[in-house]
Amino acid sequence: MPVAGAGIIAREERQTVEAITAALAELGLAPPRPLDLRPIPFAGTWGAATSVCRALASDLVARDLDAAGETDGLSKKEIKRRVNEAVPARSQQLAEQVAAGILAQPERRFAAVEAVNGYVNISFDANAVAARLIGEVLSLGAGYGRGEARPERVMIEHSQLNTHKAAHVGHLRNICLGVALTKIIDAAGYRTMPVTYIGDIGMHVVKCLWCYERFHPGQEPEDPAARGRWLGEIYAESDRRLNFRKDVVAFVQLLSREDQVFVGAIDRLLKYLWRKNTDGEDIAYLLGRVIQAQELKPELFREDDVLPKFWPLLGDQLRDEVENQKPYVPVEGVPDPTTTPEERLETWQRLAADMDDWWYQVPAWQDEVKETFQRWERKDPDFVALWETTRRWSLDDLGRIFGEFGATFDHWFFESGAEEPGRAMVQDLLERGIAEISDGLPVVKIDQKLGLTTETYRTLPILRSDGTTLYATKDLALTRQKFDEFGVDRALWVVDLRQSLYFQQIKKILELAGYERAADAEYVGYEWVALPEGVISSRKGNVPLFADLERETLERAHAVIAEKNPDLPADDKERVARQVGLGAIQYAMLARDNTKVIVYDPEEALSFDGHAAPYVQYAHARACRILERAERTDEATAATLDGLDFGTLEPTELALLQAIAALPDEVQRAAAEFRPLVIASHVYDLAKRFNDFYHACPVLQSEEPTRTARLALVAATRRALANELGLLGIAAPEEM
RNA sequence: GCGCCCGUAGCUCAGCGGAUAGAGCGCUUGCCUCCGGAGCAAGAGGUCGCGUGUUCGAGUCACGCCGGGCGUACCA
Repeated sequence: MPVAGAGIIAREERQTVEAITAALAELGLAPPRPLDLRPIPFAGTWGAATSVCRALASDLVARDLDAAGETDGLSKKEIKRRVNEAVPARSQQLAEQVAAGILAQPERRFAAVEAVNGYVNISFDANAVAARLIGEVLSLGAGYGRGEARPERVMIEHSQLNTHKAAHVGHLRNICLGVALTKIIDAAGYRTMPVTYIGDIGMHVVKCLWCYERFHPGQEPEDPAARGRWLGEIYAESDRRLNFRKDVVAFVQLLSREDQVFVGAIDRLLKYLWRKNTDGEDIAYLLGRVIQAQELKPELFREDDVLPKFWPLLGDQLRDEVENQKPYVPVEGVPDPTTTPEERLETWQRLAADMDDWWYQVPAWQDEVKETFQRWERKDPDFVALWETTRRWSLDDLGRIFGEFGATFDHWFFESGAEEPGRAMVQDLLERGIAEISDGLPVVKIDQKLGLTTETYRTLPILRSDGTTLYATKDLALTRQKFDEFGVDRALWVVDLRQSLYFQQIKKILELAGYERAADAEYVGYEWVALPEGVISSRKGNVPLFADLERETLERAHAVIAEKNPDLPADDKERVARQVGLGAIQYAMLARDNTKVIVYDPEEALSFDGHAAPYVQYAHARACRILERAERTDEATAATLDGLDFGTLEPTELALLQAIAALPDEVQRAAAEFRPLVIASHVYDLAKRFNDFYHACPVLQSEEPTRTARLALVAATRRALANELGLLGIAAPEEM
């Protein structure tokens, strides 16, 4: 509960606090807590209200009852009931006394002082405050909303993307969040240091390069800009190949769970297989498991080709189910199926295409990947060279994506650079007895070291048993480096919420090792992005890639602009389409609280109506157009501010002014809570109020001096909208 | 088992212990000779998951349930 805000109305609020405090003192009272102030919640008012009389009234009532001896012998509950009965009237009475006291103060500084519902409502001189507010907005310009400079340096680690792998919508949330947080924390007055941490080594790289060497040796897209994305496709292919057996088994498992027709047809399948002379024991095992929806263990098959042989038969069955569909009947206690017969047939077909080839090769491929991993581990020169080349391809692509969202970094950390310091750190932890070897690998038993008896931080492995590094190995070293080498005061991790335990573990281990600065590392978690149909998973093959999303959104933005503003020159159309399209994506990622799962609905994201960035951008463009038509620059407007006269302010004007005035406080709150949502909500509210205003109040057609006053308000609004969109990393087009 | 997150309108979500809980989408009905209709106005739609506390006051804080999601020693 801020007593005085950070913006222009802070002065009004200070005066209000002083007046109330003085009036209370006259009555021999003091507020029990710091005086609470909030805007008067009625349309058509501009001022501050306090509920202090309600809090005081309950004390007074209780005291009076007690003094009058009326509480003797009553139960606690009954006393409370009596107090509650009397509080409303008493607080209103008190509020009236306070209001009268303020009005009696020699210097009458307020437009109105009223007692309503036990609140004291103090109205500002709206015309005067409006002129001061608009003056401040216009003179500060892009700096309106910024807080006072603070010496503290905050490092913000975000956008931890991988090379050799495509970015998807989940990464997008991280980028948008990181960019917005950096800008917001900067605007709050801190010195920011945005950094990223790129996963340029690890199993995904090995798999990608294995697949590249094995199936696409020497290949390379013509267009250099497409190489990074192409590499991502190679990785996806490696994943499909290496997981082929797992995918097949998972699919059969899924059928046994939710395809009742299939399970019911087992008998037929059994006869068929028997006629084909397939090994009886495997069949018995397979069918037995399927019919009871139990876990399949392919390694228990005596013959390796049971599933390939089984496959055509399975296809016949699935085709039959599609052709002769029966209406779905829910069964008590059986979960509804997550797939339709068509989808099941489609999956079967996709797997069938490679069954006879891939099924038999998977074990050999897996061995090859292990060999490839060894080449990385012993720094095989050819392999390292290939890694360096392809890494560059990916980094170029990442640079393009970062550029698109305005992500800039003061430093890039790489996993490849953190391995050695990490190993040294593990060695040190082992020598000091903080880490120990357990089951053949170095771990830190955190709870035990902290003397905790309830499991809290558990145990964290910090190096693999074969000596290769884990994420933890590297993060331990990296976190120290942030403070020791970069000298920051605080370090933020912007990372998926699912890793919250992990980051607590890292902090605790560093604290155990005596690095007190670990306490200044903070974790900003965010929930993941899901699709309307459910979880995003590479297994289900439903991962919406950033590249696809971007293309679809930009196409849609082009179409909308062509329809809404056909006269725009082609270059502007192109630019505005990018601003609107990317803005819509960014807003969708930011207008949800960090801890909430974003259900990403492509349909909704592509509609630019309603609660979305284009609505705000449109309000900005409208404001620009009004000012343009009035031929009024900000400088010209600033010259009109002396004696600015709105006459009697309309409710929509007051509402708009209040939203503009609130911006600096909103920035502080968003920064303190690490929540860009605060800004996203506020800027939408601001745009909405602007819409209300210009529909209710003519600007260009109104009479002087109202016309000049309203133009000044439009200028301030435009500035506030642009600044807030800027804090979110979203462009503010002047026309669209 | 233990821990973290979520539960507010049909759906997706806001809501800083305070006055009559708000948006968007969808639905119904109006509004372009009028600063750009990516807009505006009006209507319908709520046991704020349940319970017990704390408080003058609880959607908001605490505790306990219920429901869903995610973690929980060699993934990142």
